[in-house]
Amino acid sequence: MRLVIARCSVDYTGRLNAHLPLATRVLMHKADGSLLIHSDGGSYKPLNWMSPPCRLDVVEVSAELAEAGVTETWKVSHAKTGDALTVHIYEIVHDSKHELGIDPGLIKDGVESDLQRLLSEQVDLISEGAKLVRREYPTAIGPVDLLVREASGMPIAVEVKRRAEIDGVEQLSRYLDLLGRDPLLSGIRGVLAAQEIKPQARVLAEDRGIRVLILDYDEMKGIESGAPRLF
Amino acid sequence: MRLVIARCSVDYTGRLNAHLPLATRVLMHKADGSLLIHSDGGSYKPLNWMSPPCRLDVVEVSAELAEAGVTETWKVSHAKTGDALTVHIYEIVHDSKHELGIDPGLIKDGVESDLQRLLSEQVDLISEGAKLVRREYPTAIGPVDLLVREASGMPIAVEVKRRAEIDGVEQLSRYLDLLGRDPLLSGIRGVLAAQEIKPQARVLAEDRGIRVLILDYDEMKGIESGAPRLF
DNA sequence: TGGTGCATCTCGACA
DNA sequence: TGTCGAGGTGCACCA
Repeated sequence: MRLVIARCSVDYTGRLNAHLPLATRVLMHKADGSLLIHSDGGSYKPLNWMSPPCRLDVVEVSAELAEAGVTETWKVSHAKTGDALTVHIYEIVHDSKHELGIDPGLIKDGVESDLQRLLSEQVDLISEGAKLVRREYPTAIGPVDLLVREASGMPIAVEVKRRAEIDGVEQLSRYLDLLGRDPLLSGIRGVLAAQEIKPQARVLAEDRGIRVLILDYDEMKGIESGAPRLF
Repeated sequence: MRLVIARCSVDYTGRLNAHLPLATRVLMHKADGSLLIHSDGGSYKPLNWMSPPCRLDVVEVSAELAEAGVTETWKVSHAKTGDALTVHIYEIVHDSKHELGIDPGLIKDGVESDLQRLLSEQVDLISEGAKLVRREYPTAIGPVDLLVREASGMPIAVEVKRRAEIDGVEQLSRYLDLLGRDPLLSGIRGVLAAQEIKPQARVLAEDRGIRVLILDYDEMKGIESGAPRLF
């Protein structure tokens, strides 16, 4: 990992052509050859970048550019696609190298698929005595997260979200509309299950007769592990 | 812009929960308060991050964590959504601050819309004596980039791409299929216009009777400016 | 290895 | 301001 702060201009050519005028930026050159060019704002997307596999070469500065003040020119190229990034450096403000090693990587937890799996194993949370028909129940507009039947036999479509917002309600409404036309599922009702629900989404759901179920992920995980959580 | 290289562990809670085990990483703290956590590989997406608007607070290290070797704890929180990033720092390897100023930003050039506009002004490139019917000609599955009529009156649908690939051919095929049913456009033919075309796309296009037109963006821009390019 | 769909998507255009 | 669609999307999952 090499970190450089430099006054530079950048040109990209590939799927499109793009240019960054002269300014001071961060150049992050990673061990895999990739290069990220960041400014002091914006979100995580760099102003410009080259993804691996690629290679960085320091090329000779043309007389004309040297005249204009360029001290170094980097060329980062992607062998396969032919995409190329050219960085003209006018001044290096900072330059450091660091050994980072291989990262153990991100552990994601509590994503929708986890919640869905846990809830499919604990359908009693939806309705006492309910039975799972299936996960990812297919419809013409995509699969419904869970289809279950209450003890009474009434079908329920369940939409699972980490955080339920308006679009989750809309999504479930479309499923219910479609599934309700199936004679085997007539009278189907909806449950929106989520760890959190935005107030607007709750209002809309209730207005449409959709029940809201708040899930306690930690508790559900505790049940999964076969014992109540002790801490 | 503050750049820190540190051995750290990170926890994110928000739309989901995520954890990064102890390892050496780059912490990029931008002037707008945002924080990016990068490893020495992968593409431009950080392992973890917090987007602005947010604030970074250095909070007290609990006795337990201090015991475990934590020297500093950062809490980056998004006021509105409640998302939070907690960084436990065990060792700082590098720490530097830099004034970058406001970036002039990226200038994109040669994107599809530019090509489309230029070609709509130079329809002779498609067929000598052709006339533009309209740009973004609407159909049920979306607008066709250009609809023109040859000198003979025969209609032509044009799909413009910076770099034409298989899906561009498929897209144009669907338009042709649909437009051909309109009696006013019967016999319509297709032209795929692009700066570059992948060999597979060329083969598929020609197999379907779609003509391929290679565009010289610089030349087209030269014509636009009213004079041939001198350099 | 290519195809598909999701994302803590990001980002710009437009109503 | 919210919504919609594209992206040099990245990324995981799956055939």
